[in-house]
Amino acid sequence: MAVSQRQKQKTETKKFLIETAMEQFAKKGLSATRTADIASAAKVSHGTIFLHFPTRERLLEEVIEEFGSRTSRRMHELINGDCNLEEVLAAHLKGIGECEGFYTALISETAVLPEGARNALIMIQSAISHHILQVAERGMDAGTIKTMPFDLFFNTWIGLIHYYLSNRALFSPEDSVISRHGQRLTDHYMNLISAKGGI
Amino acid sequence: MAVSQRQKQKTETKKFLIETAMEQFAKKGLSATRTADIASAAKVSHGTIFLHFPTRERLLEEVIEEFGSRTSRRMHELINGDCNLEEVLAAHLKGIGECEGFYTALISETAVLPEGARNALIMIQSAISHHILQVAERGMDAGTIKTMPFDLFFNTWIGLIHYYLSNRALFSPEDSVISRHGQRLTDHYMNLISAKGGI
Amino acid sequence: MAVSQRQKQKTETKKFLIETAMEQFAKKGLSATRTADIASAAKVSHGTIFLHFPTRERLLEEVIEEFGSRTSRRMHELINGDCNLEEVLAAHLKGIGECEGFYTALISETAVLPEGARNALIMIQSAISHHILQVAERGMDAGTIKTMPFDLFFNTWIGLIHYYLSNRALFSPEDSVISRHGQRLTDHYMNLISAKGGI
Amino acid sequence: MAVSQRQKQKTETKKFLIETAMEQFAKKGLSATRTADIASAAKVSHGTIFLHFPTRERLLEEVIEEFGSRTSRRMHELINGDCNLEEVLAAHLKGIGECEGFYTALISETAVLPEGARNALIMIQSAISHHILQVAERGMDAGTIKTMPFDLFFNTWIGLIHYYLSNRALFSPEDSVISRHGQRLTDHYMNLISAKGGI
DNA sequence: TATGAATGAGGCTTCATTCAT
DNA sequence: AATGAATGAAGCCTCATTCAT
Repeated sequence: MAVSQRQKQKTETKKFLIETAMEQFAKKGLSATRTADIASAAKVSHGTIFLHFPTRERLLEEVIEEFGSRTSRRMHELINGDCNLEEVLAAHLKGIGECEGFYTALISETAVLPEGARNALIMIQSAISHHILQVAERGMDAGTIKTMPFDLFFNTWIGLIHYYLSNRALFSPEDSVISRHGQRLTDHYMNLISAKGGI
Repeated sequence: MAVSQRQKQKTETKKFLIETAMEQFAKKGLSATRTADIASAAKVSHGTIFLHFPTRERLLEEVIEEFGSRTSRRMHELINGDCNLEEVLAAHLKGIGECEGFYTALISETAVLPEGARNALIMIQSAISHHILQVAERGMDAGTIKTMPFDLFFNTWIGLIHYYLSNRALFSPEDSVISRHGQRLTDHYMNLISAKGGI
Repeated sequence: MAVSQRQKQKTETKKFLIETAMEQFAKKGLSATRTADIASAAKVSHGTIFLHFPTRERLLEEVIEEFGSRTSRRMHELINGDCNLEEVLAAHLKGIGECEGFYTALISETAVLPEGARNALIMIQSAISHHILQVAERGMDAGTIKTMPFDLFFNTWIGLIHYYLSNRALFSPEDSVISRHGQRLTDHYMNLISAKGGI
Repeated sequence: MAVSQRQKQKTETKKFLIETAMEQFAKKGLSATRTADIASAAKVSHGTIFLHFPTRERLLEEVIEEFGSRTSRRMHELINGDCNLEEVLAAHLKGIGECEGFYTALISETAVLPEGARNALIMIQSAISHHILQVAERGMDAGTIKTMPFDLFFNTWIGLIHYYLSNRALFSPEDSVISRHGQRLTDHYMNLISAKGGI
């Protein structure tokens, strides 16, 4: 009926705003993107933004949440039960690579983000870490990778990746960091954690 | 005489402003700290800031430069010719630890900083990496640590440290990240790069 | 419909701001009038000014342009094909007189105006000079007025008028310079350029 | 004695400041010249300015007064008892030409000047007008120039000159307006006021 | 007397948010 | 529901003037 039709329309618009916002955030950075930029990119009026999101802060949070569930879904698709560690790391990078711009903006600007946004990011990371650590545990048990505390295992990996993403201007000014360095980073990390000495 | 007295006074004030700014930046973050905040923390008028620094941007750059030379000086003091790698990493963390708050703010907000500020940070990193890599090279030659490309060696370490610093709220909400996790991070990294398998 | 209603409203506001700005400029002078003065005179918020004009400078230019087209339109209305010179000069003064305050401010402060504003004024003057010189040429051809270079003809006239306007405090502190001295100035200038000797 | 020595020194400094200020005003315009500019051009401290002049406004007035007496003195030197009108006008232009930059700045920015400064300018003009009118009167009596009210006689001339000076960017962007157009302007004005018809 | 560091009022501009239509 | 004009609280910076030395 008419009402539900409207509801649907409204939901569509909201989705579209989230999508557009994500693109703008990816392109110009989170703090540099003004609500008016998003409105004009989405070809809606400035006021419309605030019809769907009470504040800019809440809009940002919803964009991050959308990104989170998208990433999480993608991880599930890419990883199946008997993946080895290398495949999981590659899947992680692949997942990130699909929204590299936004993800980079997100981790680069975490510090200046409102708390809600920061928490949303933490949720995402912990979901990812869960996936990776599950496989890592098997590796350690099997003796193929060095034994080490799980948190350090994950944080070393994620720290390495974030460092490259955050310094894209240094490492890959032209194209995607993941497509340019992903393979090398995975190989390096596998080498580091491998139970065998040296290369 | 009078003239040098005056100049000294002015230099003192400028130093003090840099010092105060560094504290404020450390406490509230770089972008969240207003020039007026710094002025009132330093108990000078707002205009005084602009007597010593032409723009807020230039003030920020000078604070970073001061931090850089301080860090660099500290590294030199802490490291002597026959340091082993573990000692160098510890020295690095000790150096950072002395201005942990500011350093954390700096790396956490790089993305939203003006170019000059970003470049200043890059200079600092490259000075540090030089120190560390020198020792690492000896270790690889001697076969005590795994052979690997220098850039990855450094970037994995710095990425790990930055990840912990950036997520201080997660890892050490109350006190310093370095004093709480520094030793463990060094041990972990030494284990990772050690030529011997497992622990 | 709604859209055009909105646009009309916005256009109205902009017009009103230009109008108000012109009054304020006329009353207090161009450089002495702050954007905040204009806002409060127009009973809008300070920010509204910048919704309609990107900078104070651009606002000034638009006010000058509005004045220019108003003046030009008025000249056309007042002058018809077979005007004699005296009528044209009178029309010129009449046109100016209608915005005497603003015009006076404009020519009195040209030197401290941004370039765009200066250029806008030059355009106006050249349109006026065209009108006047056309008729002057006929007079010289017919031998009723002295032969002289066109530029000097116009510049002497305009210089005289501007001198009186700029020194209003001297010549007509209470009321309009044009209404008090216009006739006399026209008579004098006609006498000066008349081909016949003396009065 | 010591005291008068000091006094003399102080007077010298003051003279020098006035001289330097005049140059700066000529070069950059009156309102665009800041007290700090003058101080640094004179190689004295900023505070020194306010030791000799209570306010910027008063400094400006004294500069104008100095210019006035200099101009007046120069007029006396250039004009002797039996000058004809043409010679007097030429002398006027010559006098102006010697400080053309400052004089131009002065008349171009009169409107934005404080009252004291405006009054000082008026005094100067009236001294000059006296000189010129004296000779003009003889010409009118002798029937060599058209009869006309004295004020209009002077104001037309001065308006013409000011118009050219004020619009130097239009008429003589490179060099001095007086040296480029002075002769032509004098000739034109002589022609205008000549009792004989036409050229 | 001279210095020049310090002051602080005030200007322009930005942008998230509100509200009448 | 959508619009977009209007709001107003900050933020950065300038510069004449003061005052301790």
